[in-house]
Amino acid sequence: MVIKAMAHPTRLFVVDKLSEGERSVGELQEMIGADMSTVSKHLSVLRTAGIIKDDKRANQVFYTLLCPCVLDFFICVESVLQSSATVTLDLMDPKS
Amino acid sequence: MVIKAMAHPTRLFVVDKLSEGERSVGELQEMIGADMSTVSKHLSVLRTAGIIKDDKRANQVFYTLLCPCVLDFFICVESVLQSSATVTLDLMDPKS
DNA sequence: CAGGTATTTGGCTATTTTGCCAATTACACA
DNA sequence: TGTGTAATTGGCAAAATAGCCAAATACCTG
Repeated sequence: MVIKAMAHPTRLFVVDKLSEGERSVGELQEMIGADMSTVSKHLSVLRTAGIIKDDKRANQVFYTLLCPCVLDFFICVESVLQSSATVTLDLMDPKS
Repeated sequence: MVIKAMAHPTRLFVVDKLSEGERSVGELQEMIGADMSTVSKHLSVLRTAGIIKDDKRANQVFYTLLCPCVLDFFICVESVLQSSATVTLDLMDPKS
């Protein structure tokens, strides 16, 4: 399930990073700060969901975002957040 | 977290249903087939995330989708699935 | 082939999420 | 006010998820 695969802060971070270009597991691990095995497992979830793909070169593995579409996805999520913020505001409005 | 709120089959189903128009908890419960309390808790997750809103009328509670934007969201997810399907196809292609 | 670096996998515990039941709340209407 | 229907909440057990360590694998390089 694509949505479920994205439903974790670390994986969301990875997708965001990969939208800038490919990264090795080591690079991602350094940015995330978790254990390498943990990062690897998150990457595996995204890979299985078909969101990213791996490319083994030399003794490293580079990951790339498969569909730039997920960027629209983020824009969409942003707007969901904005509309809910608006709703919250309305709820706090004494006039409503 | 909006994405996490959607990351469950039942909640995805609810969002999809509500995109057709408002529904009472009872109607949703009947379609889903789970315990009323289970459905109510899923609705609560979506409501807290700001994705849906409740409207109490008479002795029923009706839910509506707050932002039609989630429809774009689904279109996006669809295309993610399609691109991964394409990738799978490529992988199976003896020429590649 | 041996050693070294990069990554994945297995196994385990801790945490989170889910779903049911029972109890409670909310509301209409007799 | 009392009863019935609709929905939410509390509580608990089962299932899924996350993260760490250790072990295995992959692959380059001497």
